[in-house]
Amino acid sequence: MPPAQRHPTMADVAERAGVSTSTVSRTLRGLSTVSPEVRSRVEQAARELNFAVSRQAASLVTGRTGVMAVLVPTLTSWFMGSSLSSLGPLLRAAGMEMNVYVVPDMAERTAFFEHLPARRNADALLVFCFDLTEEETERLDDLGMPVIYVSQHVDGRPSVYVDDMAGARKATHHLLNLGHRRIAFAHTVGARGFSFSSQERLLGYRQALTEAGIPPDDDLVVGAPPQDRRSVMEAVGQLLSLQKPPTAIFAEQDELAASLIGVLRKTRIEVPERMSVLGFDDQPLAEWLDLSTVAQSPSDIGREVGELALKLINDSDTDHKRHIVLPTHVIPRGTTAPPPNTQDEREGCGEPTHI
Amino acid sequence: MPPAQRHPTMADVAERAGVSTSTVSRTLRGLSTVSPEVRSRVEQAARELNFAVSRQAASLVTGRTGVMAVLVPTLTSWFMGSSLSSLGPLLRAAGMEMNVYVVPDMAERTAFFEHLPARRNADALLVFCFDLTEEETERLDDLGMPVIYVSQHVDGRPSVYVDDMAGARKATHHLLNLGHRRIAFAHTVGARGFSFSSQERLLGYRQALTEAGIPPDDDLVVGAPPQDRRSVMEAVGQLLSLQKPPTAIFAEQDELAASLIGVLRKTRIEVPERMSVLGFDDQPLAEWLDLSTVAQSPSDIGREVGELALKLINDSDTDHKRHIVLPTHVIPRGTTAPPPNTQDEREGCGEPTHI
DNA sequence: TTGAAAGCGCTAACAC
DNA sequence: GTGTTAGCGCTTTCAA
Repeated sequence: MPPAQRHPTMADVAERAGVSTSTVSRTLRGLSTVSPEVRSRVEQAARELNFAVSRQAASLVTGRTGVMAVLVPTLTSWFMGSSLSSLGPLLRAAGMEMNVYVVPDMAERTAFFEHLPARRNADALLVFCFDLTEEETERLDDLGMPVIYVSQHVDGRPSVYVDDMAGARKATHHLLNLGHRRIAFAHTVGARGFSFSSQERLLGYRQALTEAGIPPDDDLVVGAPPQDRRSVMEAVGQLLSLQKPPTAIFAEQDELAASLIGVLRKTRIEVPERMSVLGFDDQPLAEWLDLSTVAQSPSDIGREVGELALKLINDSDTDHKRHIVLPTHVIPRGTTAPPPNTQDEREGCGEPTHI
Repeated sequence: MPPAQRHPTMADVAERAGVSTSTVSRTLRGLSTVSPEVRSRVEQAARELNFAVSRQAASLVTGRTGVMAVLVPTLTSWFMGSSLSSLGPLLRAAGMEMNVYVVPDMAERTAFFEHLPARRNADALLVFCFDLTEEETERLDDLGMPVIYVSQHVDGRPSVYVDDMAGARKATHHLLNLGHRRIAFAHTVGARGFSFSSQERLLGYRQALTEAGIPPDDDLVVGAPPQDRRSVMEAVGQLLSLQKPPTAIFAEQDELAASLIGVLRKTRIEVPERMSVLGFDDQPLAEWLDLSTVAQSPSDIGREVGELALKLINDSDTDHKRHIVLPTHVIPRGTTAPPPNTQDEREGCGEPTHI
């Protein structure tokens, strides 16, 4: 290997500036115990040599890596993408790198928890959208660094999440206020790592119904993977073939709502005239489709979790059990409307459905 | 700070196993010059102490960081998410960490190129979807590590990208074959970091038209940010108010196609009966919407770029100027069909449009 | 305000 | 096969 020109070291800078490496170190870290004159000499030498401090060497001494480890189930979701897109620059501004561990399946997950590659190689770990077992959580406890959980409430550990339950309640109330009484809940199947939110949203839906004096009906709860058209069709078929079919569907995710709308319209069931559809997330998709939805802000989550993590790294006496819960709000758009025939609800005599 | 229990070091493991640190090092790196008996003793000691090698210390000696730096404009796109979701596990399998630099705007970009934080802190750099200036590219050249460009052809440097031009050509031919003669091209405005692909797709579109003996008409080329409904409506209005409006729109991205379809249907222009729409990407979105599109595989890109990078790190005599070009293919779905009135193309007397 | 010296935890020669 | 030794490039006492 034609030895790629060695990076200059502090010694090189020191020599060039006519000072010791200690002084170079002090200068570059902005310590004020350096005379202005020496400082500028050192800075110039560093610039001329295109010098950059080796984090490796520095962290060997300081015990700090300057790295934030981030554990995610996938990067192919609006939520993850948005969160990390706001987290990244925030960390950068704090002089930290962002080390992403993508753990898409059980095999990777097992390997991750076995080796804990982040150990000793990060100052804190952010766990996004995983539903960890008690055992896994405990394993992370003695990682020797702060661990913050995102989109997941873990007792006794710091976490950041949106108030999914309240959001789902508000969503359901929105539909109730429009006059709907038969409201279905559609949950996502197969989305990795979001089951905590999913459960909370179902709870919020149930709670809103109960508050309105409507007993939750399990027949109205269906599930499907949004990307699988056939499953979505089946779910829709299941709902429409009920004796008392719903007049509205609350989907726990915008993607699923989009998929439902696609299937409904294909089946000649107008949205929102004959069926209201409400999503959750407020992804860009929601605006394209004019989809009513519950907005949450993953970029706020990214910011909050980043700030909390930096605090925990810097002063270990920050409240370790802090939970940050972020709000949601309903955005009514074009896919929710009052139900048809609000006055005369007859049993089981809707028009034949074409599914 | 209540000194968080120190991580055990190799010395601790060595002591516990009754060997030297060199032996521990050799064992843990899987070098075969260790007797099976000693090996198991060391492994057990390491396990008991919950020991993990410090990359920092190791890399100080080896000169290798075990880190892959990845520069991206954003993480909130299907393309980036999918690419990195396949790249991540691949790197993990090779024992490398993935260090992501999110550089969303000019300020961050300037800062990145000024400090080059990846310098000395990674073994290779993957530059995703940026349209770098010559100056920036040169700055990366003397970063002292392999730099691979993704979704961007840079002369003389290794890169991986899909054949956007060929894809756009095929797409346009698909529409031509259906009988369309007035085909619009809609490009995305404001998407950070994809202008290389964008230009290539426009070229492919033009080329296909030319090949079919149809002179490209600049009036048929419009642009809009997919998430801005108003701009998309304007773009549609512009096309529909032409003397000879198009019968098909080729959108350079699925999101934009989705947005166009939303606007068209709202305007009571049936898709595909009165207007065909073709996208590019084949995101999950495309299937939900039954959108005809040109498929590319970002996860293949992630894999290819990962493998190339690992090769370049390991043997510097791998062809440094290698370009990997990946294929695309048209997926006809429900949003493309033959144009209306194929037989009698009259000028400027379509039905009044309701925009 | 600056420099000298002692490591941080590991790997790589080299000797045994 | 295994241990000894000498650093890798920094930061951090401690003296000056």
